[in-house]
Amino acid sequence: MDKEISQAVIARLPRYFRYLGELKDSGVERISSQELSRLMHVTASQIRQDFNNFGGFGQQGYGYNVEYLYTEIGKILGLDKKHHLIIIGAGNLGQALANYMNFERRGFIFTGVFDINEKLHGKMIRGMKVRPMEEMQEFVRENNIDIAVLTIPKEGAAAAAEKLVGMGIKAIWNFAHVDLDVPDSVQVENVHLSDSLIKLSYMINQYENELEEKEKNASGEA
Amino acid sequence: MDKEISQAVIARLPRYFRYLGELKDSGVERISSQELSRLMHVTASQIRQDFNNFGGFGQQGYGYNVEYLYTEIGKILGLDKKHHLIIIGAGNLGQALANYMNFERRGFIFTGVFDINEKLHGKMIRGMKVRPMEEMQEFVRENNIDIAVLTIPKEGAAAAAEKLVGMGIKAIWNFAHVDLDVPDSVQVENVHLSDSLIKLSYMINQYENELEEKEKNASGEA
DNA sequence: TAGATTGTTAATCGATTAACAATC
DNA sequence: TAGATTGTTAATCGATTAACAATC
Repeated sequence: MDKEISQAVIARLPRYFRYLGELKDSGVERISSQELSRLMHVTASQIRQDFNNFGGFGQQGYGYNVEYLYTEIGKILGLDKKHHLIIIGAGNLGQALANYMNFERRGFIFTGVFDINEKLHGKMIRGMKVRPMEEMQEFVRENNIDIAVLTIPKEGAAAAAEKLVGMGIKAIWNFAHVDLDVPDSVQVENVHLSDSLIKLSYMINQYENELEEKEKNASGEA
Repeated sequence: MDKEISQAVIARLPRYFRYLGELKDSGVERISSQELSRLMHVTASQIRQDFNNFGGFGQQGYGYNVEYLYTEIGKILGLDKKHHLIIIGAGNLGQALANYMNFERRGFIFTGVFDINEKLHGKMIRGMKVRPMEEMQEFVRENNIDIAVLTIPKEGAAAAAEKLVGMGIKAIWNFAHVDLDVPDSVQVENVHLSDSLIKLSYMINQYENELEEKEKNASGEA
């Protein structure tokens, strides 16, 4: 059995993939862990360790072939496969994601939008008409939907998630501000925007407190 | 000098704050680390360690007073202070965040929106008219803006960030798909939505590979 | 071949968990 | 007082960094 890959490594993979994509696009053919280290502001040692979780992609004395590494990491990330995706909740955020995310670029196929609000039914969002929630089950089955993007208020999120689990969905990209309780067979990635903004508030506060302390110390020494 | 708080702890604080807020709202007066542990699916030991980074908020034999702890964590997070915030980029995502985020609830005061696109100038978004980028500098100074929400394409993000730094902004909530290079005095919180979705793709892939392996092993043993 | 750089083992560092004395 | 539960120290675990032999 393969060794378990740590969450820390997994969280770093998309960033490697992004940098390698940019290097590839700008025509860079090869790169050493040290060069990549300088570019990404992480240690060369960590880069080599991370890659070696998945096998040896480099060559001693040469470094890594950018295009090859990019492709391999893409495969590790499952980006060589197509994923069919629906959006649950056609409000501000749901609409924005549909229009903004450029899903198709990475093999995510935007297939439908659902909302409980009757007034939205039939409205077109990125070429798809908004459907009532009642049609979801049939739709998911018929269109082989893998991923549900949950952009509804937190009150309805748990119930929606349970329904989705029952339909055999593989993953939920959760923007609702609750932690969903689903079986291990269903993958959940949370995007808790409020938590992220609150963290920013903490960092501002922290920095200002440190400044104050420094000033106090400086005046004390003077 | 106080001991440095680890990133891991900081990242957990908003979640504690959220759970405590919900407990408070549902009228719970006190909670032990063990009860909270069961609720949040983290160890009681970690909860106590995390809180004790900031001082003793509990009482032996009793546990934690929910309202008090909620208030104290709020202060640690800087949520007792008001933060003035502008959105740079009035596209899909910028508009959605303005309408969806409920900034005021946590003391973030939505003060203005800016965009390079002339067609959007004057359009009203959540009660604020979209302004041209040229007015930004004066606006930031006059309105004491603390936080800029960056919802523009990645091409313009670095330049915008540099301008904002020059204006003395305190923090950037960055939705552009690049890693910004700013001085330590400016806090950056990245929300890389594509990275998040790619991580979900990895998790789906990983789970399916594991399943396959298990089946293979099972048939081998049979 | 000599130089460069990986892959990998070992050392260090930090974060999490366990244990328990302090104390409400 | 006895029971409960914190605050905190110690033990464990895991992740990061350093070092270097393998090898292109």
